Amino acid sequence: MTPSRSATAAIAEPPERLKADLGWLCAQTLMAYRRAAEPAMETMPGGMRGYLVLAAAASGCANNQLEVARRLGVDRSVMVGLLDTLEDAGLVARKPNPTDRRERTIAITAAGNKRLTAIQTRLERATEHVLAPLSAGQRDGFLDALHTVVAHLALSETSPPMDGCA
Amino acid sequence: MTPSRSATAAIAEPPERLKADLGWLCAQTLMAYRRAAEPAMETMPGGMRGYLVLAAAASGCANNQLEVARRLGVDRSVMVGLLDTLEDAGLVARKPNPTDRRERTIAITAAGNKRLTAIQTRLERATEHVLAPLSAGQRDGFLDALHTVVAHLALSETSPPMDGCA
DNA sequence: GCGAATCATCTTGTTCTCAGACGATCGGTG
DNA sequence: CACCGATCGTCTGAGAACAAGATGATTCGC
Repeated sequence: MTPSRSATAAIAEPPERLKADLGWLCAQTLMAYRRAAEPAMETMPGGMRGYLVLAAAASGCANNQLEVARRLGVDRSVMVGLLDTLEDAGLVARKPNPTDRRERTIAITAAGNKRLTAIQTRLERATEHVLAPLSAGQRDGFLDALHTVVAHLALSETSPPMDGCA
Repeated sequence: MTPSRSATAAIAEPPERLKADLGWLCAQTLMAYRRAAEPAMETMPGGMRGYLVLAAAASGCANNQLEVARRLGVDRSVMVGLLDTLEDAGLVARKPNPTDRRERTIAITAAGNKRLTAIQTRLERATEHVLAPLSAGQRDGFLDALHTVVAHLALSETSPPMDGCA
């Protein structure tokens, strides 16, 4: 396969040696999702990560912001600026945790909740776009498996007991 | 669910509002994979991306380095340094493409091939670790679906015809 | 042959990330 | 109650990653 541009070949297949690589496959899928989600994200302060913080706050698992930072894989000092942005936009509010005044619980506001559902509606379309080549059954099985994997990670990675967050 | 550390709760479930978010699920899975693959990667010049370049070269789809850069999602000027590192380690060699002397084909060396298969053996274990909670059937279906998605992306994203690379 | 375009490279300026320091607060010990 | 270590949120500075333009070599259409 030395000649570069042959007449008929027009499809860019993934490299053979990476077809079984979970990291490659996930990264490609994630890149595609990010591209598809870009238009929905550009109105969101803090971009994709701002949205994730918002979703965590709405799910009631943001009792302290360090916990959220760990879960999102961002540094704690980055989280500070991120929350500043979200707070300036009026989407969340930092409230001191009465039981431990060192911590700040991240409370989502009414505007934040509205914005969150709006964004998630648009993100569903991005998901549909990425998962378009799958049949309905394949799609459900795929998401089920993905969810199983992530749920299993959550309870295996962090040995110290953490607060359950529905 | 206001109290933070209750007596019984010890499981960190994913946030409710993100359970259906493909981006979140993929990102979590990818993060776990990266963590599991870290020990295998630290001996690899250029880290994860060095490995990806090596795999692309071994698959014969590295006729010019800009193509590889696009596929990996890295900037072309980053690719220069990345290839310098790999070349210094003796894993690949830049060879001028005889049909178009502007391009440099990235040729994998014998040492590079050996290193690649060694790394991939270790990466298989990382994949097994992440996919551990799935049954064998689920696992195969999951990887099949993932592969379908990525293959479909490859031919839908890039409208201009590219060289097929098996 | 000549101008436009492309590839690889280098350089520069901006942005992001990471590690440490610091004040405020909690928990336990005596 | 006063101390001591640890934790949380915040800030700051150094280092790395990234994006964008300029350059030289080369190819392609006309």
